[in-house]
Amino acid sequence: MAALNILLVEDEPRLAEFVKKGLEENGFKVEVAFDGQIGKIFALSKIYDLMIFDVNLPKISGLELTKIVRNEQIKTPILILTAMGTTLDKVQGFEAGADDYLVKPFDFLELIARINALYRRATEVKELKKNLIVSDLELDLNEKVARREGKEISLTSREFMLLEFFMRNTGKVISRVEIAEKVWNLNFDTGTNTIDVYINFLRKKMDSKQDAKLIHTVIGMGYMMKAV
Amino acid sequence: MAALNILLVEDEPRLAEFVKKGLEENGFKVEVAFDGQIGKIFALSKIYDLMIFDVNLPKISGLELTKIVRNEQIKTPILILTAMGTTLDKVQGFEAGADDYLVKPFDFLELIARINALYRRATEVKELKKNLIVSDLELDLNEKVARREGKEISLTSREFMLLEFFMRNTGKVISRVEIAEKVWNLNFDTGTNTIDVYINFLRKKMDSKQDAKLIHTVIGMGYMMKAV
DNA sequence: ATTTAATCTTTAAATAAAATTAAAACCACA
DNA sequence: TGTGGTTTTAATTTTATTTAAAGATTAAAT
Repeated sequence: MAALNILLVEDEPRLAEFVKKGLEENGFKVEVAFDGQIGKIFALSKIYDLMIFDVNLPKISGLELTKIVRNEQIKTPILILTAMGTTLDKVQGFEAGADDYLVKPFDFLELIARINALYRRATEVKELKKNLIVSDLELDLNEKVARREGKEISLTSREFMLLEFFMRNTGKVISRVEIAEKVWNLNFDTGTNTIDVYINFLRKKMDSKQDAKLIHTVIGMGYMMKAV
Repeated sequence: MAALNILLVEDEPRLAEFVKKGLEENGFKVEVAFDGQIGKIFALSKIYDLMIFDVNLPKISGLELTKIVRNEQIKTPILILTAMGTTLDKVQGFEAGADDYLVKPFDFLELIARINALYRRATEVKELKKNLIVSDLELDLNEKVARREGKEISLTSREFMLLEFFMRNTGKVISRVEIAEKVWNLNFDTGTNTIDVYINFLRKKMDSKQDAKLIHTVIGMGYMMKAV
């Protein structure tokens, strides 16, 4: 495939040079415009495969530029670079017609990943994940269901995450604090018993009818998944 | 392999001669037309493997010519030559139906590279287009229609892309984020429920009248295509 | 063995989130 | 300027999550 042509509109010379070099090393062809005015001329006069606009640009801002380009019915993917801390840009960028945005300072590999993502289309096939197995319990990461003795058990998303956490840590005692952090993304104690309730939900679904329990209570410490 | 037949429509005699010679040295057979009118006659009367049109041509422009050719259902790859600095106000080469473009002045080796890439792509595409089948649902990638129990279902392009993505990932739960990325090419949340609405469109067309549903909701996680 | 306090489990109701749907608004194209 | 395609809005329905409170169990002390 021919190299992708990229237009980069960025006024900060060091950043522009850094991005240009990096992209060229990855097989892209890059043209740089140093302000919005020149960026506009380039964007409207040549066909690119991708355009990258900084938000803060002399003369014409990246958002305005995006609008101008879209107004001309040019549908080339546009990636917006925003400075750290401006949360509103994301929505504005989308409304202006951007396809993706990146917050400065950004990791160069992430830029590459996003560029590739913009070109990845629906025809791609996802890879199959390998299922987790503990004794006669299987967690199907593709279909998002559990099976015990081959019998299907449907789980809510929270139950699924909790069970996945247990199965990935079989044989280890897991504290409520760890569960709160990893499954609920909470770094403080809510003072409620949500976790206990969910342990109970899981037990009802995958342990209560079985002789060999897999989730074990370790009083004062937490819980542990283990095949007897 | 027989030499590829190329139609070159270019009014500038020196450039035309230069390209013709160069291509012939690389094993291609080249016919030249010096204006859009003659180019049109050639393009519609003979089968080529590739066509190269300059944008600025007497009588009929390269973009118009592209549209004419595509209108006749001729799918031969078309490469557009544009001069540096010309503003392509509203019409974009790709929208007219071109497959690639090159900005003048161009490197001859790049022309060769693009020709090879285009031809490879064109032939690959023909081989790749095997229909997708899930249970009694068939997606015809050539005719761009779906069939359920042999009965034809017409789809809009967005519906088609969405269904294709599902069928290529049968048996896997697909999140809304993945759908947004792969089908809409959006890497951030728009805050709307467009995807849900499109799922509904698809279901109405290919699932609602059937007993055996193929698109399943996995609450809190996404959707999955699966034959019960 | 019994008591006690701490810890864990269960239940049901309240709250919140997610999914569905119809209809309206929007947009590009002919 | 109408038409079909696309996107957004908003009301409804369904489902999930959280909470609080009561009930049960456990480990240690007597």
